[in-house]
Amino acid sequence: MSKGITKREEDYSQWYLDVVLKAEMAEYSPVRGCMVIRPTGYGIWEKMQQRLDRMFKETGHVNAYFPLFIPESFLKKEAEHVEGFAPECAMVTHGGGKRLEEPMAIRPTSETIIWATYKNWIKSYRDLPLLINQWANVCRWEMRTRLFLRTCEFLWQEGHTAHATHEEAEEEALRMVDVYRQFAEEYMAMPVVVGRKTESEKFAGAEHTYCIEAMMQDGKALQAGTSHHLGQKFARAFDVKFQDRDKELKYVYATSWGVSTRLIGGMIMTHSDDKGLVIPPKLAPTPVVFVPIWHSDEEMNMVLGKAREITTGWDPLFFKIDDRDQYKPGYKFNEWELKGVPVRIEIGPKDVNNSTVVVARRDTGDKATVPMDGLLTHVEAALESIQKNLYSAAQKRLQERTFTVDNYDEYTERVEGGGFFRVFLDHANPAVEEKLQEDTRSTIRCIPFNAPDEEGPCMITGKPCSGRVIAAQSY
RNA sequence: CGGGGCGUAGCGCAGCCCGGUUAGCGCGCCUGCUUUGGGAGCAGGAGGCCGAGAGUUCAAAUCUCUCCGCCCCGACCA
Repeated sequence: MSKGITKREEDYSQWYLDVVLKAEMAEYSPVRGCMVIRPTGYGIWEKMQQRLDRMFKETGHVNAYFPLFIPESFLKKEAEHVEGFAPECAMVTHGGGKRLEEPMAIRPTSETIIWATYKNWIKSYRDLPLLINQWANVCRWEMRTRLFLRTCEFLWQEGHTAHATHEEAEEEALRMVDVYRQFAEEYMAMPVVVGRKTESEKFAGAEHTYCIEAMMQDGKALQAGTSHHLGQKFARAFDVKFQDRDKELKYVYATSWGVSTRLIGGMIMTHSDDKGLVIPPKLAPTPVVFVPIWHSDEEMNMVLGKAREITTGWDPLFFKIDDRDQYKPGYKFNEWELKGVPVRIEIGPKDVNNSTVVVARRDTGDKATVPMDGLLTHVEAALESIQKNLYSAAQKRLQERTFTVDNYDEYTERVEGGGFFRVFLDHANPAVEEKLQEDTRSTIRCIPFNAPDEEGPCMITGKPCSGRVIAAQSY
């Protein structure tokens, strides 16, 4: 079995750490709360970026880049925003050996600097909509950190759009949360619940926040992406007006939306197992690895030669031939399983003689002997099957661990064991959420879309509510 | 910021209570030979300011004080 990986059932969070570290995804840096993302982890982020970037561009967005430093006065312009972010800002007070006249924050998010800029870009209704995305790092001074899930610095993308009307902004916010849903499902093989955040959980400065919530293997929720309708709050704070067709000067409507390297943590906790990482094929930097087997130099030349011959014409980024001489095949099998490569192809002297190879898939561990002829087609089919299989396993778990509960005592007892709970809670009342958190360390994850019309009494106050919310413990 | 733990070789640890040869062990690393279809074997070798500073002592990894860092559990968060 895998050396040194804690079993999931023994200690889920230690298992997670073991996988991240042993699969060489990331490691702790000398800097408190910050991580080093290693090539294996960064390669997955690059795949995510490539796909998301394409989806953003297909929906009309373009990329730009704004400064890392944000003058303190900018942050203070929007009241709710500053209240939400001030406590977690890192501030730069010195530069060039001198105390700065005005301290600058290292961006916790870029709304303020972007809206200070948009003010100059937007004059007329013809300038709208303005659809911009930025790939960047941000910094939030977290008390407690966990690799990928919560670190002081992390990588993300943040979309910032400006629209002429409330309706258009609303459409945009909804469009982008749906882009996230689609990305999560199709590429990460991670089913999600789409919904709206409650007042207390929404973004600091948003009118409302939409989100996708995923369920990890231990039943805890992970907020995997958010999309905010910012209304006119930032337009008013930064005085961004446009002249409309009717000659009137109007404030623009805004959205922002983001996903981060936290998704990598979500991917790990959705698919990986006690042998290590499992990467969905569509996110695998290298989907296929060949492990050649030989006894003599002669055989080595023959086997390696054959492997190279078979893969002639294949995309070089699609596969790797592990020709290292210092490790035995068994070692390599385990290593590539630990690192989550979706398909492993074993090729030895026997195979070369029979014109076959052995194809092993990471999700089920199944091995099959297949002819070299038509191998690429076989492998592509296997990858597709793995992608589907990972998704349906995750979806099955989500369904099986989503419970409908009406009684608070029952909820309190069961929520500890993980899972999503469909419950009636008066989410308009902040005291309800406070009590919920105090009693159970769980929160309302979202007010889901696509919920059946149901009416019932709030589990805590008894007040009639329409529609159930999803409550759960979360990361 | 409260509670707990840990800093000794690249990694994981022992040694510390009870001070005293040359600071050990496993993994990894280097060299050589034999191996190679599920984590190889043998032989040889390199690698340490014992987290930092101050003290006690003839003598400190070990005792005392101070500091620093990190991890884990709670309050805040993508």
